[in-house]
Amino acid sequence: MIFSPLPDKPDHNALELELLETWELEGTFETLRDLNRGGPTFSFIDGPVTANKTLAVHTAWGRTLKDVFQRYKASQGFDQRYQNGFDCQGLWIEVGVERELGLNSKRDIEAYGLAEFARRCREKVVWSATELTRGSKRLGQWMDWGNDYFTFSDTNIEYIWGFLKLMGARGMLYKGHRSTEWCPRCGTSISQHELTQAGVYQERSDPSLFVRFPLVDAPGESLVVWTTTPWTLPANVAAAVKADAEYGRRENGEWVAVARYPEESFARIVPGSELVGLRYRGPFDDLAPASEVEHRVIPWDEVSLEEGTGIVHIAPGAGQEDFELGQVHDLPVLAPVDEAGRFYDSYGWLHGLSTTDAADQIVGRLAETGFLLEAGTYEHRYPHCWRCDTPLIWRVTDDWLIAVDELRQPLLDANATVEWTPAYMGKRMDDWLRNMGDWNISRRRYYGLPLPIYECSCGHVTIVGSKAELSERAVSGLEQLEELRRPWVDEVPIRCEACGDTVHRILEVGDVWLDAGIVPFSTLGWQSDEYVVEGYATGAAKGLTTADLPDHAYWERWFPADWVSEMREQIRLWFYSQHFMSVALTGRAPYRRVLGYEKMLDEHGREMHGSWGNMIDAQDAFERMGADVMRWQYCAQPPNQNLLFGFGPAHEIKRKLLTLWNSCKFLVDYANIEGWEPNSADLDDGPGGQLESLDRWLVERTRSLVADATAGYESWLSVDVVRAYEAFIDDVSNWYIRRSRRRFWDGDPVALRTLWFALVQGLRVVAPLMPFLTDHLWRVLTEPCDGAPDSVHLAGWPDPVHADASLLAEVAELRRVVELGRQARSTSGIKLRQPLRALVVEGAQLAKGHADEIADELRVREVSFGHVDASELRVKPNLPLLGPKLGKELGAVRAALQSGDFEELPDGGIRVAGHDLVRDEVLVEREGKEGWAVAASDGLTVALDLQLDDELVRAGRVYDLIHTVNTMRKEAGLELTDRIELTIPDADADLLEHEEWIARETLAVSVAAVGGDLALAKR
RNA sequence: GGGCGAUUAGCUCAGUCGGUUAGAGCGCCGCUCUGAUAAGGCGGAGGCCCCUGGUUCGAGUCCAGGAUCGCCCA
Repeated sequence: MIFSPLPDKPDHNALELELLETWELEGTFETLRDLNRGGPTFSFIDGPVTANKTLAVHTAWGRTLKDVFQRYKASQGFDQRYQNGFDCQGLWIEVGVERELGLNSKRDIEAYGLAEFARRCREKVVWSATELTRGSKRLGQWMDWGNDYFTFSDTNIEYIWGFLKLMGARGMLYKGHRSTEWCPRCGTSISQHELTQAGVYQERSDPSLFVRFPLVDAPGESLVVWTTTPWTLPANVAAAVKADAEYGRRENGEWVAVARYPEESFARIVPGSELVGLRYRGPFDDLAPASEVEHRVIPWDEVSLEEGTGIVHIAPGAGQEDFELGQVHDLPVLAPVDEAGRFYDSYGWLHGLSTTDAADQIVGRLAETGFLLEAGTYEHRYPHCWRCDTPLIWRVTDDWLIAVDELRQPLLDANATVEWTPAYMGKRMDDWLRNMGDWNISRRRYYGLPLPIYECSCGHVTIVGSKAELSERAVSGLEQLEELRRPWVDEVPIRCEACGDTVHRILEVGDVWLDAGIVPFSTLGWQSDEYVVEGYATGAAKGLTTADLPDHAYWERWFPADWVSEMREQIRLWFYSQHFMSVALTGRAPYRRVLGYEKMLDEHGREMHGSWGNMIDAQDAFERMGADVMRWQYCAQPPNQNLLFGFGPAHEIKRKLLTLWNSCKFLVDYANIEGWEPNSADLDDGPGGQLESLDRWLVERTRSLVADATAGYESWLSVDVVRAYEAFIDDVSNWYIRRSRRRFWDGDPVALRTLWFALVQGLRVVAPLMPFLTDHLWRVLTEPCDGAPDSVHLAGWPDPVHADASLLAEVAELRRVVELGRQARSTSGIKLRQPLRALVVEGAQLAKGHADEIADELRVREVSFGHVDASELRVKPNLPLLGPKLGKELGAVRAALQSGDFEELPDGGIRVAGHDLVRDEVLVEREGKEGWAVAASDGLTVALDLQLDDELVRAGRVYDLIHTVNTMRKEAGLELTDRIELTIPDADADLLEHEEWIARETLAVSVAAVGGDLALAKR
């Protein structure tokens, strides 16, 4: 045995697990990195994955793409960083832990104890990091595991502190008093970024109320407003109208916009501007806060005439636009609810009620007091907390923000330098950059980046830029500072640099996207004076990683990233935050190229949901489809469309991969029979020996695969590589092998050598996509070679050799002839085992050298190229030539050709509608010949002579006999190499004329017609 | 309301520089091969290439307008 035999089909899960051990044992990845060290750099930065879960099939998609392109670049000798990152702070983690601990409010967490809570959160991160690492390794992702960056390290936090200090120094960091989306359960504001995440906007049914506001100076008249948030009514201070819209008073005194009720008649109609300034009674003036407010009508251009009444209830303390409008008109702000979304004590009977609980009571009360006109329900899309799904409310609070206007143009300019795939994602980024408001960076939570802001009662704000600076300014508490984290960091007050008083840190923590955005600086050692081994493993990250803090020279070498890749959602999240921070710090984009990709759905196109039972568990997928098949599915997906992932598509892929497997098995089986040995030098030089034209074709076909695949990788489109490879394997199997079977049966070393070259070269090309199967097959196919690399992943990228296009074109035409020939045969009703006398081909110049192959494929004795002399002639114009030449006259020529109104010239040209067209300018097809089967397409015609004679009929019977015997061999369970003694019926004695042929095809040592039935005996 | 995509066979999708009879895979029906065999090959049914205009000798492809769906923003 030269090669280890392959089983009938691959067991993906088993061979993958085995290879993982082999790679570990042989140190394959380390060897690869050593090989590339010092080579040209390809800088990749991994976007941190939130460490609160196990590996999901969604995450595996992104990880696959990252791995694919890193492996591709590695095969070309690029030196790379393989640092994986974990996102370790923020609401995702905090809220998960809060639930697991059975806590359900901020008060609960404080009662539980912040220090203990922080430790539980860290435990969660450690657990998840372990799980994600395990899953990613199983997926085949090659990263520098154990050397990961964790965003909760003190080092990462310090880099953000430095950034914030700089923002402060540039006057871009400020405390804003504004209305923001607020999650009453989490007790914190939610930023504009967070609102863009999937699932935030959900369909929801809310009360729909029409409420009357009685006018003070016009007894019996009232304004009618519409709202879907009853809880905001106690905070009402104004009603807005559109100044240039018409408003009408109904007979009963109710004012509404005329455009909203076109079919009604009104007692009086006035422009909105006439209503402005009118005073009205609010619906809850009996409650203390509202009683002191003078409610007035104000103008507002944005009043909608699409819904409601055209008069808008304004509560600056409970709505964003309301607040801004309030600033313009100097309206009082009534803030009705506290952090937890419960009414303050000053709201009397409402006090302590949540906004949802209050709704019913408010409706009831309005009905009693006569303010309510109509109550119903309303379906709309409403924002929810991205982490806990609670409907958001608006509160007016103090938040810390980074101003964006000054950077807006530089951000756009920097984005223009980035190459986005797909390109429209870059436009999305531009769109976002143009519209983005100031960045709200503060969250009133616990487990997150501590904002280094110290706001003194004297009014001075200090922003601490590093741990060292904190130590320097600290008044006390340094001894208990375990990590730069709540609660410990809160116990380190500093001295105010302005007044000398002791000042505490504000209690807010930072937006989690600060953590991720700083990564291109914190992990690469920006402005770091020295290279500190394991210098990144600080604070909470201590003991979890061996990551270094490099020096500034290192940063210069690796920044900006050549390439990053994440899902589309990250445009407004990680891509944005790192872009912002990078432009702020360096004026440059942090990456040169981005590959984004869309969403994953189930195989029927539905969202995957645990509760719908269509979620696919990654471990289950590894076992049932295998990592390679998952990866193939990911890579076959154009990134601009949603991926429909599932076991159905996986089954299809397995079948395609089976063709590859079978082709390799075919080679192995026949090479072993023959004792043929491969030579790894063929990979560089191409197969040597006396190549037949089919062999030369396969060599060129392989070269064109390498070219196509390279182009696919270079444009970041793994789907192009997948398509190129699938077509290649189909060609190898269904053309080369099928056409060459006999040569393999005969043990032709040239055929073996050529097929080996094609298969092994092909493995190198898709090894980045499918690292397990390719390496398994590589090892089987190169095991007998001296000097071949142990692993396909150490074999590098094939040298590009320009493929001979003319040979490829010849074979393409040959295959068209064969296809038409098969069509002709199939319409003739004569089965393929019956040989025919002749085939005439017209219109296929390129295939001329391949007459033998055509004859063999179609089982005809003679193939000739020339005129098909048929009863019907169809001539079509060669449009690319005649269009420009004839212009408008083409129409007449076409019509004449169509109706048969033309004349064939002796030289093959056509005279039609006053034009003499030469041969190349027309496509000639013929059909309908007596005794022949004719097929035509695209100017190519084949004609099959259907006449049989004795000799042909006898040959057909031999084919039948051989077929029958081989079926019997199989049924008898004989091996490919077993010899037989064959007995044929007397009636077939005349076939003994072909005894040698029959014997050869059935591996018979003797053929006899001695009476009786067809029989065979094993020798 | 604004922006970005999409719309091609029952389903999932290709479709190059504008070119002749618009393709593939899956599914369905029939045939075939039988040394890859729970595979392979051939054929068939199945199409208002979303609609309406325009440019052009010629439009699934380019342009304009519209419809529907998706995503994002307001």
